[in-house]
Amino acid sequence: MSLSKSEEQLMQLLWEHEKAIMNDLIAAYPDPKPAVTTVATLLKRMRDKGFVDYVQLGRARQYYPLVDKQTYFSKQMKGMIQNFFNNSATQFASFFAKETDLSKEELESLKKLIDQEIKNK
Amino acid sequence: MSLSKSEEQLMQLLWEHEKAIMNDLIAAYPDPKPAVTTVATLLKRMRDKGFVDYVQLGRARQYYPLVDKQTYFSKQMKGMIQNFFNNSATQFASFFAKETDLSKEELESLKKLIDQEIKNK
DNA sequence: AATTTTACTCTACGGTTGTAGAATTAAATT
DNA sequence: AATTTAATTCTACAACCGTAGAGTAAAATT
Repeated sequence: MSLSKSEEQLMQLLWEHEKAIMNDLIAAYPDPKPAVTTVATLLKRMRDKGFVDYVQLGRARQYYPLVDKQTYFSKQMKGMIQNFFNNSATQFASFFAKETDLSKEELESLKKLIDQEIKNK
Repeated sequence: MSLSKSEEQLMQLLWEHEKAIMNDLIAAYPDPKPAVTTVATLLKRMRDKGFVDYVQLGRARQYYPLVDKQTYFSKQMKGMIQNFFNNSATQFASFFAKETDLSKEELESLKKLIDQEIKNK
């Protein structure tokens, strides 16, 4: 089971904060902030789905993510690559390099990075 | 407005076929194939959302995509990059190079590709 | 101690999605 | 001409989603 759009947004806040109680989360939302109950509902649903948990801290709960951003994002990517590029990461990377409007400098640094990766293999 | 998961899947078939009547689409679905009415519903909804249209061809309709794969995919990517990488394509690319398990060969060809892009700037 | 604030649960409601049967119509086949 | 097949619309229903009010309880403030 996966996260809905607004659950994903909330997950982002949790990833940024590592641990957060309701108040932190509300504070972290950009305006217009959602109602507290809305966030509470989302957290409950996310807990049901196994994406977050909490520890009771006095009156409040300190929520924390159960999956990390890397892992979650990787799965998302794999899904997209599978759907759009016939499961070929190369095909995807090619598309990415062409379509995303990276500057020359960005491309250069990306190249360096890839070199690094090649060395690590 | 955007496409749901199963609408996206159907969109893929349309992109592959360029133009397709109901029968082509059903044939293109992997098993277990959905009911014809299910596909009809999806197509109707997708038409409402402005993603496909059709021309009447005798008894049948020939459906075709109104947005191309590149464009659609680009938007998806931009969304993800924005959400997950603070809107930095470089940050994303970096992550991608590290996390996606490309082989040495794939990385090499990706590097060539980037070189090509640099030359085009 | 009384009041206010904070966090949470329960409930809810309208919208979207996945899925498909029933009914209809038109074309193709027998 | 009668029957079968294909495509579509209409209707439907359960699950999921976005959103939040009402109610409750406990902690913080006055």
